[in-house]
Amino acid sequence: MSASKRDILVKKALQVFYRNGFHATGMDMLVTETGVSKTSMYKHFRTKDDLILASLRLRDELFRNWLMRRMEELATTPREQLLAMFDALGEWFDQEDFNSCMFIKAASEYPDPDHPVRASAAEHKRLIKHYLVELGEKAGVAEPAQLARRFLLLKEGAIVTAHIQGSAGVAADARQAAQLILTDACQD
Amino acid sequence: MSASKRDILVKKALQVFYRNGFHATGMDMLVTETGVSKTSMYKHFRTKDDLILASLRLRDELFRNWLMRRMEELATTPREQLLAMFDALGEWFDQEDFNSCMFIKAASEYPDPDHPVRASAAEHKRLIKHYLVELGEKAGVAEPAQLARRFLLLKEGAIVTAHIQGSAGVAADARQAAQLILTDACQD
DNA sequence: CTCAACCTATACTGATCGGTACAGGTCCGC
DNA sequence: GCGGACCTGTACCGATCAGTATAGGTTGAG
Repeated sequence: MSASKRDILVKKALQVFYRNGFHATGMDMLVTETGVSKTSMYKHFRTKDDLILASLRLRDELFRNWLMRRMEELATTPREQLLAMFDALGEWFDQEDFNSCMFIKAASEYPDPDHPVRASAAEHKRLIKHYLVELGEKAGVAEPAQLARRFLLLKEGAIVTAHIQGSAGVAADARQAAQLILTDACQD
Repeated sequence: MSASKRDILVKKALQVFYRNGFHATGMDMLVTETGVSKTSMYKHFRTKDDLILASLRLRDELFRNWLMRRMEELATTPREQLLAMFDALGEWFDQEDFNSCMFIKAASEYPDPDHPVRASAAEHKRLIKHYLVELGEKAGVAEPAQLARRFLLLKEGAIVTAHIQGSAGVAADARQAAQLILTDACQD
C-alpha cells in the first residue's frame, strides 16, 4: 500500500486540475484538497509540472480506456462502433463534471509548443486517432486514415462546442455529420 | 487622441493574453509589454477581468471581421464562400503567431460557466454561427441552421487539431468533410 | 495663468506563488 | 529494539500576484 498515497495524490490532483485549471491551482490548494502533505508531494514529484504530467498520463489512460470500452459496448460492428463514439461523447457531455477535454485545456494554458504538457496532449490525440484508424481498417473503408482524421475533427469540435455553447444536441449533430462521412468513405 | 492610450493598452493586452494565457499574464508584465503605467490601466479598467473582457471584445470584432472579409474575398457564391471558411482558417493556422482560438483558451481557463469570460466566448461562437446560417440561407440549403452547426463542429475541431497536432493538412481535411456535408445539405 | 484631464514613476499592501527546511510521528522487516 | 521508508505539520524562502497610494509631469481649453 506504499503506492497508495501517491496514487491518491495523482488521482485527486487530476480532478482538481481538470476542474480548476493548471495555473489557477496552487500547491497549497492541492494540499487542502488531497489531504497529502506538501512534503510528501515533493517527495514523489520534483516540481508542479511533474505532477501535472503524471495527472495527464493518468487522464489519458482513464479517458481512452473509457471511450474505447464504451464504443465497444454500444455497438457490435466496426462501422457502428465508429459512430458510437459520438453516443459515448454525448454521455460524457451530459455528465455534471464535464469540463471540456483536459488536453485541450492543458494545451491552451501552455503556449510553448515544446513544453512536455503539449507533447502529452499531442500523444493523447494521436493514440485516439490510431484507434480510429484501426477501427476503420476493420470496417473495410478505403482510406481509414482519412476517415479517422475527419472523425477527430468532429470529435474535437463537439467537445469544444459542448463546453462553450452547452451540450444540447451537439453529440447528435456530430453523429449525423459522421454518418455522412462514413457513408462516403464506404463508397470509394 | 485621449482614447489612444486606452486603445493601445487593449490592443497590446489582447496580444499578450493570446500568446501567454490569462492567469499566466500578470499586470506587471502588461506594464512592461504595453508601456502603459499600472496607474493608467486601473484608471481605465477597475480590475484585470475588465481588461480581459475588453480584450475579448476587441478580439471578437477583429477576428470575425477578418474571417468574414476573407471568406468573401476568396469566393463569390454563398456556397463557395461557406467552403472558403476552411481556406481562410488554413491561412490563419499557418501564421506564425497562430495559437488556437482565444475564446477556446479563455473558456478553458475560466471553469465557472457563469463567468463573463464564458459568456463572451459563447457570444463569439454564436455570432459566427449566425453568419453561417445567413450564408446557408443565401445558398438556398434546406436546413441552414443544421448546416451551420455542422460547419462549426469542423471549424472548432480544425482549430484545436491544428493547435495540438500541427496545422499540416488540417484545413484541407476539414474542407473536404465540409464539402460532403454541403453536398448533402443541397440534396435534401 | 489656471484648472482639469490624463499621463508617468515609484513604492507599497496583504495574499499567494512554487519550493524547501526541519522536526517528529508511524509502521514494518530484521 | 532499531533503522529505514514514508508520512505529517509548520514555518519559512524570495518572487510574484492584483490592486492602491502618493506625488508630480504634460497638455490643451477657458
